[in-house]
Amino acid sequence: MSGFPDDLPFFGDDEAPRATPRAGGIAARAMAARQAPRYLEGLNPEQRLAVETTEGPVLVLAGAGTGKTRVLTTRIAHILATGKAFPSQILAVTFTNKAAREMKTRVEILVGQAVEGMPWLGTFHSIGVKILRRHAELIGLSSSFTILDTDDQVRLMKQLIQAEGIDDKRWPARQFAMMVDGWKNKGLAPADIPEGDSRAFAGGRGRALYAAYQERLKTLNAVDFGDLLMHPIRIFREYPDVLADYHRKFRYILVDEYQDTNTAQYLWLRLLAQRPRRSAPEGAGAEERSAPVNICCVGDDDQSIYGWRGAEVDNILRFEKDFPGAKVIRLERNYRSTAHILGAASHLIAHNEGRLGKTLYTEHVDPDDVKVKVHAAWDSEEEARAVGEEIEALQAKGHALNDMAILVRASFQMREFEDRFVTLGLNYRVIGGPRFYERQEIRDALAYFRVVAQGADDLAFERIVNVPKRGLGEAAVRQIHDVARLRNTSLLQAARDLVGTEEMKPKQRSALRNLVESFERWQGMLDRTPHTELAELILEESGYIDMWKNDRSAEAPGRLENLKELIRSMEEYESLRGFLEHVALVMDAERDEELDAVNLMTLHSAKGLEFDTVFLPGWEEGLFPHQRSLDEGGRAGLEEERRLAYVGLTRAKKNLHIWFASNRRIHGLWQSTIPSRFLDELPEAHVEVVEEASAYGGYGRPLGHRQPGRPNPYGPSRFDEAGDVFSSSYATPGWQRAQKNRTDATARNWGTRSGHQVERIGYGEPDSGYGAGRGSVKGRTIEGELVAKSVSDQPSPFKVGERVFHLKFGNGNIAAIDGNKLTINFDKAGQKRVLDGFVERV
DNA sequence: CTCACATAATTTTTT
DNA sequence: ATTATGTGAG
Repeated sequence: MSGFPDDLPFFGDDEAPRATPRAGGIAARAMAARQAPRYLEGLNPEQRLAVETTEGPVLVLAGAGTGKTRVLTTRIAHILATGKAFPSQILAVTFTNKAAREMKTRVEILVGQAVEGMPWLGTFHSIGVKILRRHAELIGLSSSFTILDTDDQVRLMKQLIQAEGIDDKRWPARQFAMMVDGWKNKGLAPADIPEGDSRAFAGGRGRALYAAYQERLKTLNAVDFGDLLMHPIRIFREYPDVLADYHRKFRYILVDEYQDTNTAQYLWLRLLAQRPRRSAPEGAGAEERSAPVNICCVGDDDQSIYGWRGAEVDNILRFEKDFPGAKVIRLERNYRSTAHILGAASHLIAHNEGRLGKTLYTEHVDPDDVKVKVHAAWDSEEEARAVGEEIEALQAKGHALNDMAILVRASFQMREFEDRFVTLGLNYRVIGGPRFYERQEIRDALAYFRVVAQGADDLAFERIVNVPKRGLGEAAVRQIHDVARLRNTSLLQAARDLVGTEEMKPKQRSALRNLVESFERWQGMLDRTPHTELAELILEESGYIDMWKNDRSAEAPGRLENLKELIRSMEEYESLRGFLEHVALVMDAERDEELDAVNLMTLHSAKGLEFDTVFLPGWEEGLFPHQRSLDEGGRAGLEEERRLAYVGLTRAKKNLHIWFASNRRIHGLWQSTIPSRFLDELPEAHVEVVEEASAYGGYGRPLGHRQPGRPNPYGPSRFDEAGDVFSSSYATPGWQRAQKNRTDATARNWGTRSGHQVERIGYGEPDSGYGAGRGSVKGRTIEGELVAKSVSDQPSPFKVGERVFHLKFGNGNIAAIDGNKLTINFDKAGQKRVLDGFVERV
């Protein structure tokens, strides 16, 4: 429940006054063309209807691959071309910058240069910033407010929690940040927090802390991401004249991915979409509104996969209730996938109950189309190997690696594939993960810039006072803090004051003076030095560059490279301030299309993408659907997982391979697994179960060893048979072989091989080993297998099945041997992996 | 202040 | 198992 009463009616019969675009504009030109405009050509009837139904509320239910973006962009083009509105009178919101950029580009192509400014096309957040900058004073901010990211947010909260004398170990700031995010997603201000929610943190102090946090943000002249929605909502509510301005302004509202909107976004949209009834009696409450709403929401309830971060599928399911008289247009003709893939996806998603219901179809049927293939692997390592082989086979047949993707449920699954690809020397790229600007070195550099551009940015100042190390530790920072609080100034100002006194130890005082003077110098240069030059200078003079140059760790060169990249990217902006404005909201890496590489990403980050061949590994109970979704979300959680599966399936254009492994290591422990229930939800007619006959595959495996203690709780499965081939006790030769092969592969990765390229898109952990920088390409050499031998060929003094005693875990039976590591089923402690040195024969 | 050790957590991600 | 984070001693 999103908590909105259904008593805010929307009437679609009240026409808004309409401006007439000036002669000579796009409209005039379009009219001159007289014929059905070219941009409408090639649309199917439903798409065309969605484009041309410009008046009143419209919900476009666009199934996967049905041309959603095309409809959206053509609709904008149509509104412009027919002169219904100027570019600046259209509000078009998306969730990601990427989507916004794509939309902008495509509209420009459709309409020609004339779109110069679609100033109100952007993400919820970027539009929120724009609105907030205009009216910041109304809620006690100055329009130069800074935008805090999650990291700043958590640090700030931690300070507050500690200041309140709350044990921040028992009540971690991270957890509180998540709660506050959740509240803001729901559009709740501190005063709206229900008692129960408040009690959920620090023994009932949740609400008070939230209020304190908001207060603190205000004094810092800062906002967090959630505020970018919350503040405009508050302004709209409290200042009807401001809201009326926007009502007059926005003639058409378009929303992309409507199924992903959370309650706050819904509220925000609703405020903008509802207009005061012209005949409304004087003194009618704010609730007494009605409207002609030219709002068009595009989405797909079956692709709602962000419930866990506050998205309300309900928003899309309730659209017709929210907007009476709304036209609902279904786009069901799919232009992407084969009939088999669509059949599989449709059949699967039909198992969900809470959906509006669509049936995808295609008119393109090719006799060469292949069925969806389901494969079983012994363990996750074999799964990775087999997928690798398939990819190499496809590559040999002339398929581009760029057209293939592996979509995993959880990011830890990526590791095994990466290992495998490195071994094979196969190019791959990882999409998703931490962003470029979330990296330590980038954030440090930005903190310097922020202090220079805005001396009052205390959080930024605090971040870098002692980076690089200047001998200004906790005690010194506390001192600066105290002075700042006492005189009610910024930390930088307090530091400046403190330097003039005797209060600090000489060593620290001179270090601080040096820093303060540097900042003054840089600030003085701000307006008369090109910003990229200044940026470089700051990083040089502060000693920040040297800090990394002197760092001999493996990631240091990558970090320096990233800093260079940062400076380079600043060139696109006019000034330091302009750059900082954008950097908080926009900064994602573009994927390098030049490099032919396999795409590796989570199912979530795959939404909106498509590939000829898609591999979906890890279809096992507990992983997919994920246990935690099941535990926390119940049936709704399961349905969201199913939608995630649907998203995965519908990414494929031609070939789709689904895998499950009978054994997988979870938290360092090997566990046998059960095939995902989703496999049983696929239709026989479109699916083919592949009997593996690969080198390490089915041959020679003992048959029919069902795990006695683990019956399939979801009833008999058609894949039980296939699973049986592989499921057996750990004492089998197959298990040991798998173990051995696993260590071999790991050992091989110690080397590197040149000529193998890895691209990481927005995936920054510089210490993750492969490729340090953003989109950086780093070679690896694989020197040889000899390393491998020495590890796994060491004979163990133990044998599988032997009974042993362990000091901590007690008695148990050896289940498997892997070099000097033993997997033992302990009578009391369950299955553990231990070194053979720690056990003795009973 | 820094280094070494211990401890806890470990789905998904945008802005 | 792995990793990040935090604490305690030097």
